[in-house]
Amino acid sequence: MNTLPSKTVERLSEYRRTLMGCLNAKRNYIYSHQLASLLHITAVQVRRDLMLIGYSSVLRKGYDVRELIITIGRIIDSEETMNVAIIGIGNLGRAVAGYFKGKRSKLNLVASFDNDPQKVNKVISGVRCYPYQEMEKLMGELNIRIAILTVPADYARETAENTIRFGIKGILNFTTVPLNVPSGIFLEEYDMITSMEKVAYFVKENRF
Amino acid sequence: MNTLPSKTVERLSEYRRTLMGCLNAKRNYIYSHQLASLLHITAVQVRRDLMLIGYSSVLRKGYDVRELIITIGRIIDSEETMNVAIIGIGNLGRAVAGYFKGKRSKLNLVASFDNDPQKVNKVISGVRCYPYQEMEKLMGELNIRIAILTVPADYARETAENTIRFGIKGILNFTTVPLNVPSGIFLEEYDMITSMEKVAYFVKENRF
DNA sequence: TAAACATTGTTATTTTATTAACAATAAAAA
DNA sequence: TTTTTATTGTTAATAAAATAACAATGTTTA
Repeated sequence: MNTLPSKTVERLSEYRRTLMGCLNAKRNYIYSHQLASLLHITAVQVRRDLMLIGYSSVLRKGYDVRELIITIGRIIDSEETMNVAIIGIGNLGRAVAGYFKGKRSKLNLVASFDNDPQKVNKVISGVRCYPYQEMEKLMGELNIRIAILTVPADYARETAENTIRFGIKGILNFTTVPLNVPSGIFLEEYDMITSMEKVAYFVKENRF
Repeated sequence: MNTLPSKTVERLSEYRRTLMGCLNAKRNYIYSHQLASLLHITAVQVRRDLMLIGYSSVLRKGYDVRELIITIGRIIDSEETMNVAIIGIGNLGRAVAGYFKGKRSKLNLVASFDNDPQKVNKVISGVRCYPYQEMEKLMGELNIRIAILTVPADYARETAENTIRFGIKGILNFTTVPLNVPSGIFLEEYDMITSMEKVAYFVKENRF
């Protein structure tokens, strides 16, 4: 299959989690408009996204929740588990680590890195923290493919470059420093300050 | 002026911070392509955004850094400071609070709310934590306009509704629970799990 | 001075994302 | 049985965002 639009991928992730909630609530079938309303989007959007992944409903009964979860997984997950490391295990790093707890998914948090002696070689938020010197060695040994960057701004550029040198294939950058990466490396950036200022702007304008 | 496109607002926030960096580095003028390359975007994008806010360069010398910072502020900031509260001061809440430290901006973090007795009535990450019961009173007294939602998923819906009842005008939702809000309230959502799964997908596909 | 150059502001084009429209289908109702 | 209804998958239309194209303008170079 062709690569999916970025926004569709994002929504698939959300569909899946919503559907898992449905399953817990013993709901086995769901209509497009129901799934849509749980996510506060439109039914067309849902149908179009599912069309793109080639999933078909049981006519007139809606989508088979269990089956759809599996289908989405086949599309967005990798075959083997994909290993992840958190770089910088401060407040933000620990918050991110928290999302991995008790989740059995293809995304596996296998290490964190930090140089704070208080943290090194301890298990923090469910994951062991290693010093930066061991990054090169461990990225290979543990087959780490994705780095989540939650270091202080001053270290962002340097650390990112290192993770790339050590073989990372994707970076999720939470620092406020814009990175650029060579082709072949996927970069996703999220800047909280921007989000806050954006909210402030639209609150001020109050027409949206 | 008309409301700016959402993406332009986001970039203006980034331009401003980048420009402040320039100022620290004693650079007083900057060309569109230089600003662009600091942010790893295109020069056209920069020029188009600045066109939208009606800013003009000093011909042939580039943009006046100091002046542009001020202009962007006039567009995206409110006249008076806008007060913000963090709802739920766990790891993520503290990380967010950290961004306000030492920043003199129109966005003012004035309170956090949590019910953990370990936290209540203490100053955490530079801001005082109040119990939820005082939310109604304090939202009014402190004139809080924006809520940053960093509570555990189970409390997301309920807390969001409360903040709205107590007069909030904008919500930045970091929980994984999709909210819907009445018109007149601006909602911005960010879902870390989605971002991680997105990175994983594009790493797997490795064509982007 | 005139020609070449660098840079901007803006309009036009392309791409991406969302929404609308609607035929197809089968379940339910008449 | 026939008609109505609810829902889907898909194509067509619209809207939003990004990129390209280019005239205008003053600076620098010849």
